[in-house]
Amino acid sequence: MAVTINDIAKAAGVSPSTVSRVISNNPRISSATREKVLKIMKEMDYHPNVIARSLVNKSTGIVAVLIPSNTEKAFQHPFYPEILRGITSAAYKNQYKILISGASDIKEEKAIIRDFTRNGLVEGIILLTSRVKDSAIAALKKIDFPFVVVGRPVNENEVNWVDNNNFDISYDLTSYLISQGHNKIAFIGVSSQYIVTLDRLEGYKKALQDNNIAVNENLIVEGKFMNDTGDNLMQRIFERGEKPTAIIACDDFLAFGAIKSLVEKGIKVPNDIAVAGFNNVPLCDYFTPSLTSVDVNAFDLGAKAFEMLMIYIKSHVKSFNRAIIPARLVIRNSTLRG
Amino acid sequence: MAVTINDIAKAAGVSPSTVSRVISNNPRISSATREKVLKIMKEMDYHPNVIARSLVNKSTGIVAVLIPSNTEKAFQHPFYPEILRGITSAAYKNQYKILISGASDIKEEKAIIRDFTRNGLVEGIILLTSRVKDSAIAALKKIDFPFVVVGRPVNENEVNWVDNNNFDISYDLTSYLISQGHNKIAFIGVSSQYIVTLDRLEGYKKALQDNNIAVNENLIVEGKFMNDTGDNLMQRIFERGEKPTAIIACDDFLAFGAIKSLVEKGIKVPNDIAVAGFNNVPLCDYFTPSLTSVDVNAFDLGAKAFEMLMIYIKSHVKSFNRAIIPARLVIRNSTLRG
DNA sequence: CTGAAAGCGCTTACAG
DNA sequence: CTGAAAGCGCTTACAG
Repeated sequence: MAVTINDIAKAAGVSPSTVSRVISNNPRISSATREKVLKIMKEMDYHPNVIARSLVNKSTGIVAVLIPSNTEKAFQHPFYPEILRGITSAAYKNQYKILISGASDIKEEKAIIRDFTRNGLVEGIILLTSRVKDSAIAALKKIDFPFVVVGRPVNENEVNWVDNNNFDISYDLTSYLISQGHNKIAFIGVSSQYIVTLDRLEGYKKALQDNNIAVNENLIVEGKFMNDTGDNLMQRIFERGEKPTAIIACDDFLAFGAIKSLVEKGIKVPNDIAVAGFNNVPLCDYFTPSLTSVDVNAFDLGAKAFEMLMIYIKSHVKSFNRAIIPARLVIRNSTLRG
Repeated sequence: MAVTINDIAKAAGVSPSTVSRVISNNPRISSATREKVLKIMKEMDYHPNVIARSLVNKSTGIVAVLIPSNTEKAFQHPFYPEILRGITSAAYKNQYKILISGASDIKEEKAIIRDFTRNGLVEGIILLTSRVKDSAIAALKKIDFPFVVVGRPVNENEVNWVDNNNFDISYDLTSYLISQGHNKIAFIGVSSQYIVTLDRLEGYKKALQDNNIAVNENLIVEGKFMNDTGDNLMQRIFERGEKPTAIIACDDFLAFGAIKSLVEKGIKVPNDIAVAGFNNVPLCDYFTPSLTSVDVNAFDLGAKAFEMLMIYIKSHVKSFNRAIIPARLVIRNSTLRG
């Protein structure tokens, strides 16, 4: 079918070894034969078969991205595609290919990991989120397979990971709201399953304490992070009889939902209650009012995760690395009193 | 390193051929040896090397998804991840793997296609969108490489593709608005580059004609589809001195932007102007007012594209297929007068 | 500077 | 029912 190295060798009157050396730019080939072979390769439109090459090299140039089962439904959130885009972009620069795979439940996830780590196709894995009890991380660690996690895991010192400093960015956002005169600030969307929300909660609490504001547990509402609805969570605060002047939502979509529920109650945002979110999805600009949020640089999160995985794969020194991607507070109308 | 078929053969006291036959469930193996080999495989945690297998089979079980350069920026739109999810889901069921690759410009796109179609790694390609003059489609057709396009291409009879019937769904949406008493309906977000928007425009025009409403070109606004902003496009209508009573936007985000610009002008949606979009992104529910839209079933679009590619790869009868995925009008507050 | 040979880990006619 | 052999398309010591 396709033209092989042997076809080229025959056509050029040299051995396959020589053709192979031309392809790999081996310096010991005379420029005369090099030119000749190159010319024939072009004429015959030769492209090396990467499968054959991989078999002898034991390196395939393929890395897998695993979209964990809990994330699968949330994948419509712009955060994930943006990470993915960062990963593919970095992979392209490194001549690597990205295999993606979404698991619809834990069982499927386990099967996929078994497959990827044993079948010789994949050199490393990027996990798109980390959970509190993460069986994927555990499995990968156990067999010592190269992997990087996006999102700080619980066992942060035994894993390669990339994340923002969620404590700090939440601290900064909260401090900003305090500086605007708020002292009854609600925090919605904490989930014990997601470390990111717990970190943000801690940053929020610390900022309150540093400003001598007592933490009021009634103002803190649990929620399924990206799966729950903001109006739902707001409802719970009102049921507790609390009247916050500002709301921090662990995700922009939660914030959108919260605003909607406030508006329906005739409460004005930001004049009655200020609202801020995290992740800075594109819609923050379009929403009315435009939403104050924190840009987490998801693209960089993904690109860095890939680079870190490359280092892990190529280096012979075993180490556990982390990278903190800077975030940026984006102030918009939802927290700006007129 | 990893345990191979030869290790198993040695440990089981049989030939590699026999082990291979056990793996492939060849019926001519005695159940005694089958059990013995299976047991050893389990004990030694053997997993076949898919690279070696691919080399002899000439089939890798890998399909590539190409995110075209124009789409790369728009990839944050929930539409694309949802298609991707449909693709990976169908791929998983068929024991296939998905390679993704985003091109940042046409040059990169060409390089990627050259690579994918020649390197022996990929059995087929899914294109995530079709453009009016699509060099990717042209290249793939030229070398007769298996591919499927999501989105009806111009040369629709020479290509395998999956899409909604955008003419019909736009016709239906327009007819619905007319039935609500509207006769000055604007249509925003047409782009000559995107067939989908042209189809929707035609459906809109036909619905007007069938209801004896003259098409007013001043009510039709070009826009870069998902890249432009809805407020921008609305502005142009007002500059033309038009006062529509309803607006159809070619995409929900355009609709969100349009609503925002209307609200800022003190115009009430839906009471002064009704607004509807396409694609039914999750935010349609959260937005105020909730947005009437058309659910295009992106997941099914993706899953069907994969299935079609499978048929193309496996069948020996050459044919050009199309699949129309049904869409569903979702009526919400933005078109419901109180 | 170049070639013959062995080998990467499988599969599959061909024998028996 | 099972095995020896050839081969998939490459790469890379080993010779020369």
